[in-house]
Amino acid sequence: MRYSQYFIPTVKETPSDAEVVSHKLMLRAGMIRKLAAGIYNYLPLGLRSIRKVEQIVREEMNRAGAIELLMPSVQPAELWQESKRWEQYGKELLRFKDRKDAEFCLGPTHEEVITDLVRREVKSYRQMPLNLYQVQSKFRDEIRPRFGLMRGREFIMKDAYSFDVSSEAADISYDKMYQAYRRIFQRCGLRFRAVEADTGSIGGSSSHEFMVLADSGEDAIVSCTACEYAANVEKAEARLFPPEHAEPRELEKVETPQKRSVEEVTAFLGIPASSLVKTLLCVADGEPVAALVRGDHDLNEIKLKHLLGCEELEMASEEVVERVTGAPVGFAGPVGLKIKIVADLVVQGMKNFVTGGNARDLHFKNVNIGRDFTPALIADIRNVVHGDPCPRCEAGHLEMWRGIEVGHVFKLGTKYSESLRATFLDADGKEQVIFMGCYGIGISRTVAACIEQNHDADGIIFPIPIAPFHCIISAVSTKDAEVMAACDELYRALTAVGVEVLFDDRDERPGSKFKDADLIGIPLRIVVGSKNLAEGKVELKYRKSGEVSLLTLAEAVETVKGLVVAALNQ
RNA sequence: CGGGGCGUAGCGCAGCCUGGUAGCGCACCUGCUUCGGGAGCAGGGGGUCGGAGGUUCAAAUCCUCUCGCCCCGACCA
Repeated sequence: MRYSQYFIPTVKETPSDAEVVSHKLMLRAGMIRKLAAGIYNYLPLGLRSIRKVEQIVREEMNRAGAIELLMPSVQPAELWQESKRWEQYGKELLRFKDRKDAEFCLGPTHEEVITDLVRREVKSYRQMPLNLYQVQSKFRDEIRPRFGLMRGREFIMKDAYSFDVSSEAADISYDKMYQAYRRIFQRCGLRFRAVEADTGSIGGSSSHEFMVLADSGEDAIVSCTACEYAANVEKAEARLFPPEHAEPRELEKVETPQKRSVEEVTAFLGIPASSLVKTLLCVADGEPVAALVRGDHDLNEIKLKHLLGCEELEMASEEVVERVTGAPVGFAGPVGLKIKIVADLVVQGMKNFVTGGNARDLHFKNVNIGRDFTPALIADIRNVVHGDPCPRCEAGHLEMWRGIEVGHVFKLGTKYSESLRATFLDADGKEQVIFMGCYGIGISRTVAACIEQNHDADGIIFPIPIAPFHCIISAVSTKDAEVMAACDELYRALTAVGVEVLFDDRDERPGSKFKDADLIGIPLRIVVGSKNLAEGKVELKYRKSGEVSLLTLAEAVETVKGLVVAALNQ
């Protein structure tokens, strides 16, 4: 492709409404343009990267036995009413009516449609296992779209759905997808982790998220230094700490004027945060609950929600706190509380700790479980922290990472097949409910995540497998006929061996070309200038390392070909 | 939805407080020079100042309403 004939509108200045690196760089590199909040045009360069990811996804899905189809983005309300999600999904589901006043929505996901299709067509155990997938635009009317393609309202997603005759068979389908996903992100050239995850509103029994590692990631994840354990912090299990051995001392009241936060109280009393127990008041389905965690730990609301089995869990308002504790916010404690108390596992092992005193400017010292209060439940309700012992092995501890969720696999069980009555006849002629799994990959988000992970001050640094072009040829002077002839030759030779080449034949100054090449992140660059060409040489520069080598034309072609082939076959 | 901010040329911004000829940089067009890390000089085109209403002799500027966008929060396969 000749740059002068192509469409890559790069910009020098960063548009003011971009916050994160991938958004800024995709705008600057001319990959995307915003059409409306959270809705983007994919320009040629951006589309090429998206197509690369799609292609890898298709190949691996097909290899794993999944079959591609395409479902509509507009879906009738009836299906969503049948699965009860018309009510549950909330405003994120964009709804509208057609001319006959019939209700529709833009599909944020396709469980309903696929289940409807399958329940009509799959009647026998002989038709399974079946795994159907599509690559489609999804629409979710996010409360606050942000970060460009990272969290748009419209985005491209690959979603797959597996149908099996039993839970065991569904596990096999799940495992195939899990392995396919590992290969997909490996082939994309991304550093990632597959982590155990909470299933959220999709439901189902278990799930893994695929996280691209990047400091700017919205999710916190942990992995073990010794074994394979890795999990989203939302889900990561904490192991029991060895209990403290200390004689309980006498309960003591202590004045703590104006000292509300953990920092203030511990500084005032001269104790570490780990000697204090925070009492967090929540409201679970309308009922107030006190959650106790060590002063330097954070409550994990998802764990608490699962433990209590409630639908809604929120932090209590000031009024509720005052009503329940009789004190302003900042002085809540378990001693004398009349509501349900849930203590974290770590708190169970603590002795002689500090808590709020349920009165203004008052705390207790030497509080002990059992003597001073009795929790209704003791369970793991905190977020794990860096350095925690691994819950699965003896040797390791947990490391923290930031990650961007690009893929998610779920075992759905029979949640949708039951509500939509997707059944089949087994070998004995008995009616059974189909076991399902669903598997998503945010295609457009993967490109953005890739950029979050791979960039520098000059721009994007694409890994070869998802770069819009593998190689860029920069002609230093377009007026020099020999230079242009050498470029043409390189272009032909590289294209002939399957390398995707962008030939920068623009009549621009070299500096501008180099800046653009760096910005759009083409991994390999061949610079053809008259000085080196007089020696029969061209320059090959690696975008990632900045390394430069002088090569003959033939050597350059061989080297680039070798690098590209190696990267695509990894 | 709560809090904050911004809408002025394609992009980035100044002008607004204190009303009186709409500006700067980049980009774009023409010419000359230049040509290995976003060139220089000269000339040029382009703006209903987000929209509506009001105050005023006069509104980008003051007031009211409205729309859009961004940030923080709650929310989130």
